Amino acid sequence: MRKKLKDLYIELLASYGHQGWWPAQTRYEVMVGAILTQNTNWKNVEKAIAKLKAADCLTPGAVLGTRNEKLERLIRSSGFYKQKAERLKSATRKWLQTRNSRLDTIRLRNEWLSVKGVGKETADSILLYAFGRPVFVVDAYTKLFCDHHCLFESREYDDYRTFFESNLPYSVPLFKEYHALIVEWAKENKKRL
DNA sequence: CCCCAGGATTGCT
DNA sequence: AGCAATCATGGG
Repeated sequence: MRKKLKDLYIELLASYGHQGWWPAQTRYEVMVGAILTQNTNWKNVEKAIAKLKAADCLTPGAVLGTRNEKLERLIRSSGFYKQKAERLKSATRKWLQTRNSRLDTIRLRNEWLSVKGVGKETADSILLYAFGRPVFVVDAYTKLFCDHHCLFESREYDDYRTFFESNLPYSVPLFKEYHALIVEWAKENKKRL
């Protein structure tokens, strides 16, 4: 199975090319994007991030110092803006506590899972793409991908995560690229699935 | 007009 | 444990 997962990765990379995730200028911007993209088209998130940046509001201090009303206005295009303004602040507080933390990955993951508004996928996206921790990010597309290739089946998020983590070389760049490629694969094939 | 997007929480059974 | 309702904008 290890070989098959790696072979599929090579095929995806050949088909779609290097995705270069996560697109952001700073690690904090990755975290912000991870919150804003929850159940939302990335295009709408880009608009919100551009507005935050234009308002000079894309740093932890600026976000925490901005009233929700204004924050909501800036991120409006990303949808669920009331919740997300609140979640942005909660996550930012955790960010300030953990951004230079030397906690092991399991403990760091639990720290993030304790934040209201941060579920497993969001936590793992932050861990992998902002902290560079070796965690495989699972989403609905990952499950479709496994099902389509008859790789693995479960309902539990962590079963899928463990499946990838234990059947691939333990490499952060690989995990980053693989998840991005699966998303790209799903978009290309969404009509046929 | 309906459906979906790089989800998470809450409440009910 | 599983499932539906809820949150909300912008595009197809």
